[in-house]
Amino acid sequence: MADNMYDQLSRRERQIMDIILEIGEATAADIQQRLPDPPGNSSIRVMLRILEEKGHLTHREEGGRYLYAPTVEPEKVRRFALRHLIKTFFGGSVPNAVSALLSTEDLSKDELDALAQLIEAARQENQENQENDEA
Amino acid sequence: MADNMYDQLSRRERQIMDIILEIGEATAADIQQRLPDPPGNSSIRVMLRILEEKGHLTHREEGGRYLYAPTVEPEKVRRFALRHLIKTFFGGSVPNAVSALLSTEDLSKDELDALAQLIEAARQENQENQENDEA
DNA sequence: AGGTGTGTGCGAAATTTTTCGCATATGTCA
DNA sequence: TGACATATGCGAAAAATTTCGCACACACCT
Repeated sequence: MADNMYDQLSRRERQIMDIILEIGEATAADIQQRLPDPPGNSSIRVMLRILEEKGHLTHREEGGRYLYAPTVEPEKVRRFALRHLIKTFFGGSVPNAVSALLSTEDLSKDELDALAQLIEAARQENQENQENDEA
Repeated sequence: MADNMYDQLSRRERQIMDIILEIGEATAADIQQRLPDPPGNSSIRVMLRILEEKGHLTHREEGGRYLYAPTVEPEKVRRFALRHLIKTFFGGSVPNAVSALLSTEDLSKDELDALAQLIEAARQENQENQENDEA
């Protein structure tokens, strides 16, 4: 099990964090709109306050309403999420995961090109490290 | 929000499903061992029974103990999980996700080679589809 | 300024989740 | 077979999550 903060979140909290992570910043109303089986607006605000108390969100005020944003660096959350996913669903194998990715999502030519480049770059770097290790 | 079944699970349920998904089949004891802040064994069995009632798990008996396994095709769960992750954390961009993957995980040369091949294969296929579309 | 719509916070209630103890069954081994 | 360790299911309690209604503040528009 990862020590991912997501592990500590309740169902609703997680759903809400997902939404905020996805759109970056959100009001209670935004969230209500996107939540499955949305509860009353009041309930959502409570959740938001709780998440803020727990340290996962901050808010700023704008025109009298609260805009909530994640406090954790998205970077970090992403890494955790990726690692957890790969571990849990793909036996820890990155190639397996990528393989599933490729067969599930319909990628455009441009996207495929981008991927090819990424891999190429990683190979370069890999090689350099190799050499350093030997030295 | 995805209509991923994971959305419906409570915190503990999710943790337990994660473990079972990861190791394929598990007894209450197995799970207890891997759960963070593990509760009593009895509690876990209740959870397992609940998850079974909800249709997410099945069990078979072996030597008097229950081995639980997921009912959903791992295939399907994986796809959902991947899609959800990419949507939530990477703005829906596969290349972004792969990029994070490459910079996070330390991949071996073999793995990189495997990835390169995967991409190449996908490009081939992409091209063929392209031609079909034009025809 | 007055009225309206949309916020917010608080406190309490309803529901769900999570946990456990206990009685009982089953497999193991001397 | 008898003792023991380990399972299971049930029922109920404890803890948490989740929801809501209400009173009040603020921006906006006429």
